[in-house]
Amino acid sequence: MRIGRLAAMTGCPVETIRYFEKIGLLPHPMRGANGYREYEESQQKWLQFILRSRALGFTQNEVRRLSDIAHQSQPACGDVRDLLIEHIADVEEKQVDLQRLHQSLERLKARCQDGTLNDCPVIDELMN
Amino acid sequence: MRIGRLAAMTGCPVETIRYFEKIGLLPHPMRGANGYREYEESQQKWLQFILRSRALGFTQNEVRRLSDIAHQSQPACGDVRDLLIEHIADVEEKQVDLQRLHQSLERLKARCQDGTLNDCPVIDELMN
DNA sequence: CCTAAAGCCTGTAGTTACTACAGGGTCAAG
DNA sequence: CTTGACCCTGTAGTAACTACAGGCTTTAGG
Repeated sequence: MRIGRLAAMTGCPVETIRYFEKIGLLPHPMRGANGYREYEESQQKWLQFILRSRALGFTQNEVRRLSDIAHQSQPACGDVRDLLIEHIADVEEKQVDLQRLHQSLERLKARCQDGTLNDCPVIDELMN
Repeated sequence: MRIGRLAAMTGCPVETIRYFEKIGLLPHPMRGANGYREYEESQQKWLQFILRSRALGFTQNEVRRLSDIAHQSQPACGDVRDLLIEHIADVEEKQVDLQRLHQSLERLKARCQDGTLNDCPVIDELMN
């Protein structure tokens, strides 16, 4: 399978696939006589693993760690679990941050009333 | 006031102040005979405006728009309000995304049990 | 059989929002 | 008078890609 077909099957842009290879997330595939990359099914699974991990918000580094674990002969489930728990904590932290942000923004909006004030209280609050 | 003092007073790193100037967020300050930047109080307020906007999660582009509005002779409060409402919608969208993410991760973690399984269900789910 | 489009290659530059040097000049204190 | 703190410009690095430029190869239609 050539790169375009892999891209179509996974929904991942061609350039991103080459990029994953370049940074070592995806193993180098075989090359045909013309120099084209030739992928097998195992590499499609590998790519899917990366894409799904990414969809779950794991950073490249975390994906790399996950991937390393996943492709060992004896995957260490405990390590995966640790990574997962760590990541959940990160997500929860971001949720709290966004919550706070949302409150601040709503408070600011309330001061605006209907937006017809002459002296803008938002600008005023940001500036002073 | 020189840049180091401005940095200390606002808590913004020197390099970031220069960066804001470079990208046109902050106006060019006067220069002393030695070529050093010399800031006035109005520019400190301007910087503070940027920093506070940024703390509220506005992107550089949004900060620029806000800043443009704020430094008009007759700030248009309605425009600010529009930007604010738009930004609140963005934040809310991110909150929903994070919520979904959190659920997926928790579901995945639950499948892990105590992390002592031989065949890791997380890897399994990501791969197949 | 030929040509044009689509696909593939490498390598580099752009994105966001900064941070971190490298390599230099200036200034204040001991 | 020298040492250290401060300032300058300009470039490169970060994450995680995306988008060319410039040049091959393959494939489908006429």
